[in-house]
Amino acid sequence: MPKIVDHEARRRHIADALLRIASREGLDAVSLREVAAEAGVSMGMVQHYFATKDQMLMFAMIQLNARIGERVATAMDAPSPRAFLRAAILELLPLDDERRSEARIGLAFLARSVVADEPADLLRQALPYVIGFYAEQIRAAQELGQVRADLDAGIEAVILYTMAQGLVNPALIGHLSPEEVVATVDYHLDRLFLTSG
Amino acid sequence: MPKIVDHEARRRHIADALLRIASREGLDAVSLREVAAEAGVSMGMVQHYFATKDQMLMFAMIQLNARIGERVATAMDAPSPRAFLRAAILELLPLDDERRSEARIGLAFLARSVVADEPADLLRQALPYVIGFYAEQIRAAQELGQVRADLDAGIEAVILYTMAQGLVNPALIGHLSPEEVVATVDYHLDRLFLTSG
DNA sequence: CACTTTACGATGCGAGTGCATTGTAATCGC
DNA sequence: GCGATTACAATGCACTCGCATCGTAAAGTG
Repeated sequence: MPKIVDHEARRRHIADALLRIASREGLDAVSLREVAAEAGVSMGMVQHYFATKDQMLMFAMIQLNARIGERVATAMDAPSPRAFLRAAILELLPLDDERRSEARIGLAFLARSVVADEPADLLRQALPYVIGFYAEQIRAAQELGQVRADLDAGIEAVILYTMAQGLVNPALIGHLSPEEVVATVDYHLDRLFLTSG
Repeated sequence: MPKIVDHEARRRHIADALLRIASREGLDAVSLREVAAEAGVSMGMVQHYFATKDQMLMFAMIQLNARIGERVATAMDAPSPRAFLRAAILELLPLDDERRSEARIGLAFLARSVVADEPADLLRQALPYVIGFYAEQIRAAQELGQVRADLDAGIEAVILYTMAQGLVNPALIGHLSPEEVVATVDYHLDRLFLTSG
């Protein structure tokens, strides 16, 4: 079996091209030919590595998810639950070009998950994970006396997540500036956390 | 000029068909032929009333917006700012089949607004209006002593809106039940309003 | 050196797309 | 009633799409 090439590396290369197109022109503009052109390869090669377009899409989305997940994981050594939550949320918001790009794709994927099963499954799997992390941090803060004990950590985590998701579009279309987005997040955290000190 | 037909009624009829398709299969599945078939008319007729597909899409979105706006307006005679806000927000969330349908389309439109100019313009125009309404209600509640005076009504309004938008997808893919969605909204309103009583 | 498997590149196909064009009833002002 | 305009219906066109097929060069294994 000839295996001169790195299979996974090729797949990532193609998926990267796909993500670039999706970011620029939306998920609708993603076609086998466009992806091949963007990746600088032939269309036959794209087909060689992905049996169907949907598989290619899902692979790219999982890769994007992983990329964001890694960045959030980097923020996990934050000095306090509040700092971690702040960092984790801001990581998802379109505050610079890279995150703008990711947020565009994420939003398109979110919309797609409403009519297609596979993206919906992926989201249904990822959501408890993300929101659960938030809830854990809030509970940790409660034990540290930094969040009122009578608040519901689970629901606060949901609100945190939904607020972040809801901020994406207004930020992307320019209704909220990056500064306003950050200010909104900080305002909300101020209301959630006790201003100790 | 022969005018045996009601021009606007025909346009609404076609737009309704478009919205049904968009709700069932997503915005991508909307084509001139599909819309014509769904509306029970010829493709030539669709073209007669809409010069381009984009115009048809925008018309349908504006119509959807107006439909939701009317329902929210009905809720405006609520007895208190809190009751109004609650009603206005729940009106946007996918709690029954009709609103599920609307939320699906709205989400697709939201994603489209990130890569297309016209939808983005529409949203940029509508957002200050909606959020402004929320802010007004919160300020009214502050004057009534139902919301702490030191809270920022403008930011609270943004958070209210973003939370609602962020709830749409988790609700649509079934990660949150309608009951959990309502509970989350009520929880947030509980935190925003003073439990005077 | 065969023989198989991998890794493509090239091409083609049927379906579907938005839109333009054409034809034709019907209905108005005159 | 006659020309002009409206309201469609039907068809065609150029294009794009995902995917299948075919051919082939390279690299391993025996």
